[in-house]
Amino acid sequence: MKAVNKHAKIISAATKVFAKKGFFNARISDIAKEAKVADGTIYLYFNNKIDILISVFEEEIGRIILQVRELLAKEQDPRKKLEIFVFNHLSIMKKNKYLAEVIHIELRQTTKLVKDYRESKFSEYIDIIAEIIEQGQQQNIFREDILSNIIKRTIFGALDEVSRVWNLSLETHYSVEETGCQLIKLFVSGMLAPGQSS
Amino acid sequence: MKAVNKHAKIISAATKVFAKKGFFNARISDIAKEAKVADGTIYLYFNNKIDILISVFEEEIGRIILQVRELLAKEQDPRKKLEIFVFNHLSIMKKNKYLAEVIHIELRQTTKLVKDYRESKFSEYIDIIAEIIEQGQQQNIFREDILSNIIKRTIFGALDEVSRVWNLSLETHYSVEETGCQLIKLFVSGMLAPGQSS
Amino acid sequence: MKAVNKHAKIISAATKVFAKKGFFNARISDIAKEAKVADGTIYLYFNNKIDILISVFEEEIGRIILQVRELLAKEQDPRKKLEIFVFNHLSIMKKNKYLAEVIHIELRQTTKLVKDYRESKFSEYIDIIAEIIEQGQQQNIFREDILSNIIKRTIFGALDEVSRVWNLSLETHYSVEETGCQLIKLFVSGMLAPGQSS
Amino acid sequence: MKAVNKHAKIISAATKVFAKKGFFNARISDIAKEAKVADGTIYLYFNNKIDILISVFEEEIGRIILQVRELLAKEQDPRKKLEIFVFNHLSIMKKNKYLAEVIHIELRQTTKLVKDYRESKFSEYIDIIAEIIEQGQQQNIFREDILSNIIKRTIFGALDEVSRVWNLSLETHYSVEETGCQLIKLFVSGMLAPGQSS
DNA sequence: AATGAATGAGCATTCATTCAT
DNA sequence: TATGAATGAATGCTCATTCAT
Repeated sequence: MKAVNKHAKIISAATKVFAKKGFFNARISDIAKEAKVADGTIYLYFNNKIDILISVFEEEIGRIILQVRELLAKEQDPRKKLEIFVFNHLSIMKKNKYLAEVIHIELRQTTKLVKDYRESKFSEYIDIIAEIIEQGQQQNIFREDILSNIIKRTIFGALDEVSRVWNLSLETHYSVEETGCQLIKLFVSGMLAPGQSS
Repeated sequence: MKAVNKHAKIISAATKVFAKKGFFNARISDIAKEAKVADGTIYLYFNNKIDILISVFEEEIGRIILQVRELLAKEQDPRKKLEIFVFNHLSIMKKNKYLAEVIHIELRQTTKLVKDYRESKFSEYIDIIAEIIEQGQQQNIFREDILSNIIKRTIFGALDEVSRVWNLSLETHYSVEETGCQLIKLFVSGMLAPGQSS
Repeated sequence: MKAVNKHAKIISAATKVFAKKGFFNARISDIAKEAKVADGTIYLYFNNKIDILISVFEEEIGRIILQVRELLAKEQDPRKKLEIFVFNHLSIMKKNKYLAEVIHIELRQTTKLVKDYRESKFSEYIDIIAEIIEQGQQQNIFREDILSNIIKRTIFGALDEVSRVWNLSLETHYSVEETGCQLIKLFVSGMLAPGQSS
Repeated sequence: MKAVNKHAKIISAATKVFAKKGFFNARISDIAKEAKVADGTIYLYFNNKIDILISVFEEEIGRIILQVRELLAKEQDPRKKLEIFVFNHLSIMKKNKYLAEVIHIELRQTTKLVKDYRESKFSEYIDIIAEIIEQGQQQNIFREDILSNIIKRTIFGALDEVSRVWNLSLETHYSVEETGCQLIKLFVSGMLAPGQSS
């Protein structure tokens, strides 16, 4: 019971610290202090620094997958499903800036740092988009010539970049509502089969 | 063999080394060795390590901007222009894996590392997409209710993620041709004004 | 083997190394090796290199102050007190060549290196001379027109230069006894009030 | 003719730079800039950095020796001669802070840095004090039992420390006049043979 | 004689990881 | 389990010196 708590506390602390400082500038002692444990204690739960980063992804994204799957289960129309996915993603990223930062920046590095990290959970998350598209194609709502494996990346990349800008304060910040509507409009009408309406 | 050459040699070497190892794992001596100069020589041309990274962006992206601007000048139809932009970006990223890596990964860190880096050249590049969209709206080819500032990010994010996967060897690699067509199909028909055809 | 020991071991090692090589030529790893600790350990006890040097002064001179104060407490006659101070200083410097070197050379640099180092302990040590002089003036043993603030520096400077030469092997080395007698003779008869005898 | 000028310019620049920054913190390029020559040019006139420092001493102190010798030649009484020496030294050090700093700090290091530097000019300068004392002893003005080799160091050390404090702004600054009088009073009456008056 | 671009050895400091307690 | 003192490898940057021009 204690152990489980410590593990969770460290993951949560690490998410915060990685987001604030970035993986390389984050020190183990920062994470330890944030989690209120001793430096050495971290090595009872994780093998090394990069192991913490990967665990952060797996757990955080795992949680998002569960959440969005639950939301999607209530809906049949793939157009609506896509809408749910888009709005869910955007509002999570708007709310949890730490997680957003970690996904935007650190996820990119992970593949480089760990040759054998297969982005397992992450792929699973993106594949939800593919599932929605394929379902839409089966129902003749989305065009047949759409390649779900390309478009799932397209849509995720769009969501990711759009929310990345929120953390930059570079330009006007559009709301989740406004942004989501624009994206849905673009994607749905872009994928619609002839004769279908959005 | 003069200064101009050294500067260019270092930029080119740095792009390669940053791409291979990432900013933090790249040592100055790696860059120096790759550029065939002494470590100290690098500091005759750059202030510090992060300055090299920023210069890599500014110069490499500056070059891409010039190139794509030239290509776009020959074409009037915004649908065609978008096609040119998309195919140009994808083929550069397919060809120059080093640059692709650096943009995918290192650009993300830079804002965090350098508080006052405004992504100047990078913004300029993305704004080209906005220009194309706005021109299309003026010509009544693209829908009026499209917000170019959101969609420019959407399109760039899509391009970026799609080409990021090429460096991962995670899944089936689609060709530039195939990928570009899918994207163009999605974006153009997604933005098309009523009554217009793609 | 506890922390206290490590701190003392490093101070002692640093005194030796600074004396042998000088502050700038001394490497942290030299001090670490001499103290038989790891390089990093030094930074658990000191902030940086110059902090070690300052600590060497403060601690070593602090010890001398305690020692000479104890000796002076047993004596009333300011002539005798001055004698005690002079002989004590000379014999310490003769015995502890490392400390002598560090005071001769490194103390001079410290004010330049650290803008806000006020030579606190050092001033305290020199002020002991002023106290002796002033006491002698109150007892009408030393002349009234002596300015203790100038003469304290005069006497310290004399002691310092005389012992500096001992580390040089430039010329004939006079003994502590001989040197001390010469100085006492000069200073006491130089300060004696009319009608007083040395 | 040109060469002579460059040599002198570099010596003068070096005195200034060493005084301002200290030997170790002074860069060759600082000296070059101050002397308005190229870095490489310095190596046409000096072997290396430490050679510049030694030359600074030799030349600057050589000049002082000539100057004080000239002043002393006009006077016969050793009491007056000592007075001249003391006031001359103090006023030079008060006027030329750069030289003062270099003597106070850098001279000390030189013996450590260059094993075979014998302080030749410097010894010559201090020996002038010994000459004065010995002359006074022959004239029965100064006590016979004074050891000129010890007292010359005593007097120089006193002068040096007293003027060192002028560069520190630690405490009240006494004037050259006041300081010199105090020293002369102390030394002359301290050395006076029985029956002689100051 | 003069230049200044180029060199590359050298070092203070950090921090992931270990291990005695 | 938990601690945190200790370790020591690793590296960005400086600057005295060289040398082609």
